[in-house]
Amino acid sequence: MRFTPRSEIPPAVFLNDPDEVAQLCERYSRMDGPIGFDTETSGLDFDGLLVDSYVVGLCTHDHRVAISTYESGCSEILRTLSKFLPETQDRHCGWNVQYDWNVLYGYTKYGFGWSRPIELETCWADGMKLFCLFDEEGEDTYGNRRLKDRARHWLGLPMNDFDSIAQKMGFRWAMSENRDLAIDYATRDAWAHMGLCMLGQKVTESMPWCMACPECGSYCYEQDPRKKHEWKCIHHGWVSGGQPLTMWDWHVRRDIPFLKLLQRMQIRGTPMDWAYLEESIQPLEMALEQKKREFYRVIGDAFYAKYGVRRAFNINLNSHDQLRVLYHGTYDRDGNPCGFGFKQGDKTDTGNASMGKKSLQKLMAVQQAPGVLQLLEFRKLDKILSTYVRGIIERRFPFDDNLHGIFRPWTTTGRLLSRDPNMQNFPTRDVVVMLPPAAPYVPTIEEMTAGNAEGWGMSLEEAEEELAQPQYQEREMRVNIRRAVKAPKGFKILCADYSQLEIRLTAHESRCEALIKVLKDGLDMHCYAAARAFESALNGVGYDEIYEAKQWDDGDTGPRHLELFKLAEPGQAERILQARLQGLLPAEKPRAMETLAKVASMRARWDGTEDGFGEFVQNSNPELYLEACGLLGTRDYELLNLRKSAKSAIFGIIYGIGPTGLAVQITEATRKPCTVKEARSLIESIRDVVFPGIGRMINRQKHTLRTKGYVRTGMLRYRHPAGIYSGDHGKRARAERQASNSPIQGLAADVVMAAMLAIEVDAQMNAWGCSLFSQVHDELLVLVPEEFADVALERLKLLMEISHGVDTPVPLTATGHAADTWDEAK
DNA sequence: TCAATTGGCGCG
DNA sequence: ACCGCGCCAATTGA
Repeated sequence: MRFTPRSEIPPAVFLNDPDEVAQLCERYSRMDGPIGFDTETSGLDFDGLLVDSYVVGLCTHDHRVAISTYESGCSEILRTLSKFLPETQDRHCGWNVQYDWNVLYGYTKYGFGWSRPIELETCWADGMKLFCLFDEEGEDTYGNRRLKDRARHWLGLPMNDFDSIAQKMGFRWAMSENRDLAIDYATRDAWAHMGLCMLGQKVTESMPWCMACPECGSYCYEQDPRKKHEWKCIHHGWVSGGQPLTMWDWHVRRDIPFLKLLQRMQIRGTPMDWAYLEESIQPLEMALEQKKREFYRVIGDAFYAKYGVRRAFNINLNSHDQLRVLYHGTYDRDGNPCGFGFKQGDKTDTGNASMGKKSLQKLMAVQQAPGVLQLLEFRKLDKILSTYVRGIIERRFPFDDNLHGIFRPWTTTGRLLSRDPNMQNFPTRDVVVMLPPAAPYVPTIEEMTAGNAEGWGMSLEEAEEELAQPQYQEREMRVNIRRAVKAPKGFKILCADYSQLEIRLTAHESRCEALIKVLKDGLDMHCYAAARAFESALNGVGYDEIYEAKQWDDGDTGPRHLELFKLAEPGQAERILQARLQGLLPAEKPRAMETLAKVASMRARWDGTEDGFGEFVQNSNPELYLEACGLLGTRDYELLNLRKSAKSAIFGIIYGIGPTGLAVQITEATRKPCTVKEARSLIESIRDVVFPGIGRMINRQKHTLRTKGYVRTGMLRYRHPAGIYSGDHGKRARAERQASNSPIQGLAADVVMAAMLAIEVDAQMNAWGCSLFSQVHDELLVLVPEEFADVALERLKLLMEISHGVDTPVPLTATGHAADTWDEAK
């Protein structure tokens, strides 16, 4: 029996009788062919892992059924399903099956009562993922809504709108009051899944992928352009006669196992130190309050200085609108001054004055806008508190206390996305929280030494000694969200990442000889590019000198740094800074003064040891550090800037940056103005002269896009950017940038995916009890019993390096650490 | 009251 | 007018 997409949809039946369900399952088991598979649930907690109740929707080519699992007799029905579903799993046609697998696996109140009866391992196809392989990129690429659109578009199938009813009125209500509609909905989805998966199979079977080596079966990704039947096997060289594979094979062999792996990661969850998060709430709140008060004070004073009027400000620091009025507004309707009336600088997309970090800093530097430092501090702390502390705490999973974020494989480039919460954007750096002194009141020296009724009557020495007590000092606390990702007792976290993955894959993709040589020789490519691109201006200074200078920017504490810091006698940095103060704009002075104070206090606190120095460097920003070492304005500092420029250019080129964008970028990175002309020539020089292969690669990808309508990664996965034939020049240019970038980003994603699959099935890793629980694009996180931490780390890195199966001209190397927290393991 | 939009910012 | 993402708070519009 053949399913045709436009065939008549059969009527739907509802079953809640155990015997009838058993009979039906019997019948479905006996026949063969795809089974449409779906679940409808009462709630959407934790991506289906925690629902009250659910209904299973199934269909075959001539039958649709909704099976109730929460009414009387549901335990028996569930027992039937827990046998039937695994038996037939390799016939299931799903749509985002991770969700349905979670529903069946997860905690459900009815039936077995908060238990986990069914675990499915695989399915025949997942339409959502399958369509990503070939369907056009729409406005709304993700989400369930696309099922409706695609069913209508590809199958001509009318879809109803039970979703919104169920969501508004509750699933149980909808099932009881609107049962016919509900049944039709649940089974219609299953029907659409089946139709779309079968259609997707047809389409993807006609998309060539790679060849399986006739000798060893490994995937060969490289085809001889002249002799089309010959493919390059990483083990056997040029071979022919192997089995040609299609994107359908990719889906079956790679995507389906990967979906299961992602679901495993989801149900394992990320182990968290909840106490750490809880404990950081109050300090963050206090610091926020403090920053807000400082902001009000600073703008209040400035307002008074400008208008001679005191005004109480009660601005919401999160409101762009109110900030816009404050900085750019002049007089309100009643003729009262309401803002500073600064001239507008950058604009947002909609033409409003930008209140972003960059624009505010510009406003501060050029027009002496007050309160910017306080506002930016406030934003930083607020981000941490609201997104990462509160946002994560509220997703604590009640059953195992882990964090069960969602991983989905749906991005246009093949990368994963992570949400609820997004665990791929946890801040990497510490955030410093300054807390007010513990003492409720800090007296001034004058008060302490005054002899009158209000004074303390102390001598100057006594007063100073008293003020030096810890309770009068501002306290500094560091918060790092990655510290909250913590292995439970007896376990360690392994964190391993690829070094320069995208760069190395650029070398692979472009076959650029210069780039390959740089990476093979272990040179620093940014230094190399700087040396070559600025050759004529460097007067014989070359790679080595720039590399020497780079050491200053490393953040690691080489002996040279220590020596220089020792040599720079106390006060040297301070003197240099003082001298610099003369030449600064008034608005830049507060920052410089702040730096000065920090250097002084750092030096005062430095205990003279190497460890202490390391801490000093770590806790400083690079610029502060350079200032402390008296390095600003030296030749090394200039070389450092050249390297920074080259680095910006290299990343920019990979992203398809334009001269204007790069000029801005370099100006920011080096804090020295870069003209558009300079930026343009730098781009051309690096792209076409220093690494000419990169320029050729970009042109090749653009050409492929224009002629074929898609580009492919090194593992031969496809991407179809939207807008390639658009009349809008901007849209077309965007598609071209995507085309030159996604083969790289996509191949990186493919490599990591291959490594993850290898790690998941690796007998040794499993024997040691390792479990992969998170991924951040080029970084993998594994939980391991501590006695195996060291061996497992080595194995993990090895698997990452060898299991991708791509014949790269430079090895893909991994580095990593084992520790109790993610922060330490990074 | 709720969904959608906007602006800003975290990550690789 | 720099690739790929997700989340938060405020605001807006129905």
